[in-house]
This record gives sequence, C-alpha cells and structure tokens, in this order.
Amino acid sequence: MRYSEMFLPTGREVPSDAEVISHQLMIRAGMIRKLTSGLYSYLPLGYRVIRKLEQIIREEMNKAGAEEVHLPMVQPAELWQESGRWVHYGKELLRFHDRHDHEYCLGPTHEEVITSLVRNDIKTYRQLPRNLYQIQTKFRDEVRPRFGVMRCREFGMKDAYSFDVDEEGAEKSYEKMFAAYNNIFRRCGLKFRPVEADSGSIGGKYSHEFMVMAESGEDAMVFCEKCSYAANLEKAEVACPEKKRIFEDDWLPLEEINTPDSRTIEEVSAFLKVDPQDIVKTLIFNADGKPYAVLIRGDQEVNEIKVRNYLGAAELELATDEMIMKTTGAPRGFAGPVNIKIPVLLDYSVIDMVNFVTGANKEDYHLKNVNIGRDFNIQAFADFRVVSDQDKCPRCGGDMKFARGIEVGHVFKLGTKYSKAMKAVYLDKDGQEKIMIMGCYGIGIGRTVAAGIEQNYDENGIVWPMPLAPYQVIITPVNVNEKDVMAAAENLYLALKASGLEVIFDDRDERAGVKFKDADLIGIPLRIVVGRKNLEQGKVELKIRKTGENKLYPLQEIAQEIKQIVEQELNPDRL
RNA sequence: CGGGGCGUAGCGCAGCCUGGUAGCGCGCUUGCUUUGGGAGCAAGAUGUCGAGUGUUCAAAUCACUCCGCCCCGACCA
Repeated sequence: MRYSEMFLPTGREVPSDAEVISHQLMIRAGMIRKLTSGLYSYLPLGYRVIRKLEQIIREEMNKAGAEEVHLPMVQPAELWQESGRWVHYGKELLRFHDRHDHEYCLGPTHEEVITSLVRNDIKTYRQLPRNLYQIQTKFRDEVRPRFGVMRCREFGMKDAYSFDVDEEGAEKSYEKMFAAYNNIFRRCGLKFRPVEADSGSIGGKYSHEFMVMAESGEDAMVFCEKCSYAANLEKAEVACPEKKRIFEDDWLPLEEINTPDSRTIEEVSAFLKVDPQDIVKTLIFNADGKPYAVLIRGDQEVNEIKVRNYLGAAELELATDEMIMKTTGAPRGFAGPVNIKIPVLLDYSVIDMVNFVTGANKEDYHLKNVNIGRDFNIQAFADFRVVSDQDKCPRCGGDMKFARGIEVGHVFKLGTKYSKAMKAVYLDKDGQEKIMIMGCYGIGIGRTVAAGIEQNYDENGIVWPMPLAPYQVIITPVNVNEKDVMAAAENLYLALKASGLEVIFDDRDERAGVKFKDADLIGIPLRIVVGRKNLEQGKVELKIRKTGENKLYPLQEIAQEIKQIVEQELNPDRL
C-alpha cells in the first residue's frame, strides 16, 4: 500500500495516560485510539495485526479439529439464571433492559450460550466429541481498565468449548487444545510459558494459563529450574515440610505480656525484640459469612485463593474490624488461636514452631511461649501461603525462579459445571442419559498483540516478529523528487506486491529522517532504502529492523532475497 | 467503592497561589530554501480554558456542585 494513501497517524509525543510501553507504542504507531475508559478503536495498522493473529489462531484451531461458530454478544438473563451466574458473576456483567423490559447482558464469556446451543442439537454419543470456537467481542465491566488494550472493557477473544462423553475424552480434548495453544504462541514468535493456574469462579479443577514473559506483566509466576513445574503465583504449591520431632520438654510456660499499640508483625517484633519468624500471625477471614482463623509464620503471606479453595467458599475476604471484635473480643492486631471460638487453620510454615508469640485476643496483649496442642487445637493443617523465593519446587525439590508474565491464554477443564446446571445431556450406547463433560479455552486477542510488543521493541519503536507484522516490507525512496529513484522504488513495490508480499511504499514527500523514524516506530521487519548513490551502482539497501543489520543488494536480486527472508521467518520450525 | 492527581488548541504542557482582554513547544496551512535518521526561514489558522452555579466592576484563576480521565488500593473466567 502507498503510505500517502494510508490512514496512519503516527506521533512523536508519548501520550500522558499511557504507562506501559505497548500502550505508548500502539498509540504512537497509529494502531489504536481510545474512545473512552476501557474502549479502544483499532486503526488500519492495528487491525491488520489483529487479523494476522486471528488467522494464525484459526489455522491452528481448525487443525486441532475445532469448528468456528459465531454466537450473539447480547445474551438473555434467563440463560445466566440457569447457570447461576446471573447472581454470582457480579458487577463485571453489564446488564440492561430492552424495550419490552426484558433483561439482558453483554457477554463477558459464552459458556451459557454454547451450552444452550449444544444441548438442543446434540442428543447422542454419536455426535460427540465436539469442539466449537469463535472469535468475538466480549464485554466485561472492569473495575479499573488500564494498560491500554491489555486490560480493557471491550475486547476481542477467541473462545472455544469442548464437549465430551467422559473424562477420558475431555482429557484428550484438553490436551489437543493445550498443544494447539503452544503452536499458536510459538508461531507468533513469542516467548511464553504454560503455567498451572487457579480456575477461579469459572470453575473446574484443572487449568493452565499461557503467559507471555514480560516484566510489565500483571501476573507473577514461579517455575522450577530443574523440572517442568511452572505455576501462577496464586496457585503455586508449597511442599508439605517434614515435621521434625518436637520435644514437649522444650515447652516453656505460657506468658501474657503487655504490648501497647503493637498490632503489626513489625511492631510486635520490634517491641518484644523477637524475629518475625518466631511470631505467628493470626488472620481472621470471612468465608461466606463464617469466620475462620488462619495461622501463618510472621514473615510469610497468606494466599487467600488457597484458603478459599480449601474451604470451598464462594467468597472469602479478610474479616471486618467488627467481625474481628466479635470473634476474638479484641480489636484488629491482637488475634490469636488460644481460646478462640472459631475453626483454626494452620499453615505448613507453623508446624515446627515452638514457644512462639501470638495475639492474646485482648487489646494491647500478646502471648509468649504458645505451643500447638497444649494451648490450642487446630482444625486443619495445609498449604495456605504464598510461595516465597526460599521455597523449593513442590515436584522435584529444585530451585524455583520468579518471573512476571501477561496472561494471554487460559485452558480449563470445566467438568459438568455448566452441562449439569443447564442439562446438556446425551444418550450413551446403553440408552442411558449422561451429562456432557466440558472444557473451555480462551485467548485474549488484543492482549496477545500488546504482549507481543512488550516483548519486541527498542528505543525506536516496535520490532514486529514477522508473523504478526502488519506489513512485511517497507520501501523507502530517499527523495521523491528524483525521478530515477522514484521509478526504481515504484517498480520494486509493484514487483514485491505481485509476488504476494505485504508491502508499504513510502511515497510521501518527507525527509528521509522522518520516513526512517516512522518505519522504525511501526516496526516493519524489513526496509528497503532506495537512494540515488546506491541506485547508480544498480543497488538498493536492505535494513533488518530487529538487528539493525544493513546490506546492499543488486536491484535484480532484492525481491528474491526478501521473499526468502519472509518465508523463513514465517516458518515456526526455525524456532 | 476508598485515597491521590489531572482537565487550557490535534498532541505535550505553562498560566491559577496573588482575579484584569489566553500562551509555549510539537503538529497543521501557505511560500521559499533544504533533502540518508523526526530540517531552516517567513507568514498564517486553531480554544465554549470539562460543565453548571455562585462571589466580583471583572473569573482559566476564588467557592460550591456535577461530569470525565489517570494513578494507588480493593476487585478480577
């Protein structure tokens, strides 16, 4: 395409409201514009990248045996009431009424719609398994949209849903999708890693997130340096420690001490001159309205997701001051397990501790020399804490590393959560009615593009990997007023285009510097510079965006060279 | 929803404290020069100063209300 005919508004200034690099560059490169909070328009250049990604996804999904459908974005309340999510999904679900006063929502995801579709038309095991996907706009009324298209309210997503006759089939469907996702992100040229993840409120026992590695990522993960274990930080397990023998002879008499105004671990630690490791933190949680005490070593953090999952609670949050006062008889900061009337959950980190410090359930008092068994009893002993960098791999005991990433894909085993609630059943060979086993698989489209930028940029702008690049080549005539230069550039443009390459011809009457800057900013992988001096030698210059490498080629050979590079870089096997 | 910040030309910002006829840089338009890494000179155009109400002879500036946006937190298939 001729640059002069493109709607490609590039900018020099960094927009003041963009903090992450992908957001800044997408705006500067003329890919996106914000309409209002959490809503973005894609301009031609940005939309080309989106379509590139979608095409890769389509190819791999089709290859994996999935079929593309297109479901409505507006969904009736009844469907969500059936699944129970009309109540549970919360404020992220944008609800509204039509003229007949019927209730609807904008689809944040499509389990309900797909399950409704499938249950009506799939009746027998002969029609299973089935995997249906779509690429569709979702709407989630995010509390706080940020980072440009990375976390916005309206966004494109590829979502797939599998239906199987049994667990074994569902497992196979899951594995297929897992493999397809690996192919997709590898083909995009991204550095990524699948990690074990919590399945959250969508349900299901088993899930993996696909993380694109990036320092700016919103998610933290850990991975083992020895084996293949990798997990989202909120899921990452802590191995159960071996319990050393505790000699009851070591137990010292329980002591109550006055600790005025010492509420936090730091304050208590400083006041009593004991290490945080010798203090036990007692946190009161509200799990669906019931209070629980969670005990953890003073220097560790509680992982609320683990607590919630352990208790099977729908909602879990730290108790309010009021609830703490009611359950412990003391204000926040003085809770402890001794004589408490609620269930006590003990984290692994406390198991070896003796003669530790806890709150006394009495304002301005703590207890010293507290011991498990003698001074209080526990209801549960499990892993409730956030992994720390001291921890070893729960699988092999190897050293663990922390990293940050952007969640671009998530594969879930849903089981029968939706098929049961919404009666998606089939008849098996014996004429028995059975519930379908489901899986669901999502990829955030815009987010993946943004993640691609987070991983591929330099001080001059975006550095697209070939498979995502909006155009593969840009031809830059140095001076449009020189007839020979323009004629050569134009011919080259027509030749490259005819050979099937995606090419921009920068025919603008701009100074060379401006064109170079724009070409770099929008990240076109290959640039051919046509200038008078080289042309007189029958040569043009090829510049590789990624490496900055600069080489002269005879005019006759450049097309072939370009073709070769593009084909090579589109081939995933090179990776 | 809690805390903080911002709203002035397409973009980035100054002016506000201490009220007195709206400014800078980039971009844009026109002309001349220039032409291999965001050119130079000259001449221009562009604003309901987020909205409303109030105080005042006079409000971008002070007060109140509302709206929008951003950041931190809470929240999040």
